[in-house]
This record gives sequence, C-alpha cells and structure tokens, in this order.
Amino acid sequence: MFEIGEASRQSGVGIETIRYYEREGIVPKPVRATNNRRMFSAHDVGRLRFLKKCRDLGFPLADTKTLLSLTEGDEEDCRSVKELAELHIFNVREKINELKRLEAALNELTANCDSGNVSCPMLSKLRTDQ
Amino acid sequence: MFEIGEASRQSGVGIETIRYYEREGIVPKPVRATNNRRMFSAHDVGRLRFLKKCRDLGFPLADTKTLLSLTEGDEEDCRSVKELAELHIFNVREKINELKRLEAALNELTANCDSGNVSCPMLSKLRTDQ
DNA sequence: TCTTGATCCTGTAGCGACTACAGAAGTTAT
DNA sequence: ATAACTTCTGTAGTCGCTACAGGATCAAGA
Repeated sequence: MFEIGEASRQSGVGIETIRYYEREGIVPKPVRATNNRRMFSAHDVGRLRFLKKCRDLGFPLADTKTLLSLTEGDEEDCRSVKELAELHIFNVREKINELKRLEAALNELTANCDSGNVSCPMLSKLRTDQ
Repeated sequence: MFEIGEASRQSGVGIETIRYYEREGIVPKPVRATNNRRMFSAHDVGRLRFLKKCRDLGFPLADTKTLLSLTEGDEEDCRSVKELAELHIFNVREKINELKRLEAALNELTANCDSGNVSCPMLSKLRTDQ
C-alpha cells in the first residue's frame, strides 16, 4: 500500500489530479490509514495508470471513465470500446484538418508581412470589412 | 448606431461574448442610450469583426487584444505582428504533429479490435503494467 | 527532545473563453 | 392591452485540471 505521493509517482498522475478523480467519482475512494491518509493498493495504482494512458491518448475524461468501467466489468464489450475509439479518432482527424486549414490561412496572411513596412499587410487584411 | 443584437449579427460575435469582451476590457465600453442599452457604432462593429477573425484564426484572446491595440495605435508595428503570428503558426504546427502522433497510436490500438472478441485487445494493451 | 523539512489533509479559487441561465425592465407588433 | 421580443445585470456552469492557504502529521538529524 502506498501513500498518494508514491501512487502519483508510479502512475504519472499528479497528486491533485488523483484527488480530483476521487472527488469526481472517476475512481473509487481509497481506504484511509488511521492518520486519515489515503492508501493505494497496487490495483488502485494500475487503475490510475490506465487513466493516464487514456488521457494521454486524448480521450475525454468521461470516455476514460467509460473505458475504465468496461475494463472492470465482468465482460469486456469490445464493440463499445471500438465505437468509442473510432469516434475519437474521427474527432482527432477533424481537428487535424481544421488546424491545417488554419495554418494555411495564417501562412497566407503573413506572407507579405516583412519587418519595416509602414502599414502592416496582415493587419489590413484582417481589418477589411467584407 | 446598433443595439447589441444587430452588432452581434453584423460581426458574428455572440451577444454574451460581446458583453464578456466588454467586462474583460478587450473592447472599450460602448455608449449607452437613455434606456441603458448599449449602442454600437460602425467602428465598434468593425472592431468586433476584427476580433472574430483573429479568434477564428485561433489566436488566444490575449494575442487578439494585442493585435487589436496594434491596429488602433498610431503606428502599426509590423514586426510585432509578424512575431506574434509566427509563434502562433509554430504552435499550430506543434499541435498538428501531436494529434498525428495520437492518431497513429489510436489506429494501432484499434487495429486488432474486432467486434465479437471475448477479451478486448485494446483494453488489454491499455492495461499492461509497464 | 527539539527542530527541520517533507508529506499529507480539506477547502476554495483560478485558468481560458465563453455559455447559460434567472429575473427584471424595456420595446415593438397586433 | 397583451404578447412576444430584446436587452439589462449578475451569477454559475463548462473541462480538466492546477494552485494555493492553513493546518496536521511524520521521519530524520542534532
């Protein structure tokens, strides 16, 4: 059994974040020692590590919670997992495309922008009222 | 002079957002009619439109405020504008790369994930404690 | 034994950039 | 006169943390 600092180190989840997950009901409340400190089992730490991986993959916290409950239920509903993951991949792709569009627009805007101009071409493009 | 709804329609900035910009000091306080309603000049609306474009380009609100003040100052410091924009482009590129990495990782994870599996390969990969 | 420093606790507030109310007041159209 | 619309102020919620403040507890060294 580990105190919260050790659980944080082993899982990569910040101390404050662990307490936040507990408050939000993402993870079950850990047992407390007689001094009121939280004590985490190896299984608790494994759960935190799982959460960390999901979050690093960009899953929203709500999805992460769902995935966690799927791992802890008696049957693993692989189809649900796949659906969740594919929707997420779709969203990631959309975001990539949006950012690419953004990048192109920014490149075009700054193309004629050279230091020393009296009037900034980027600003004037942004200002045009149409 | 327009009331806030018309200013919102013409600029594309939401009513609540306009009031938020005012509260935050992003835009100067508009004049008020005798009935206490905000009245926006064409210039005010132009400013909102400028803000909208910057935000659509993904500039943080703080940068947007800077850009706005650069357009309204007596001299347009084109170098400052360019620096700001290039830093932003850099950030956008970084975000794109991060998302691409994410997408690849997700694709790999779901590759063996077919409906009907007894044990979900994605979940077991996420669960491995290493 | 005393002290120092690390760790932990609870509770609250802040971040960014809005968005969504509630409840009141004013305006416009029928 | 009534209904429907718009605006006003003020506050709280969103997401996922993160950063305090102020206090308790613990381990190690002098």
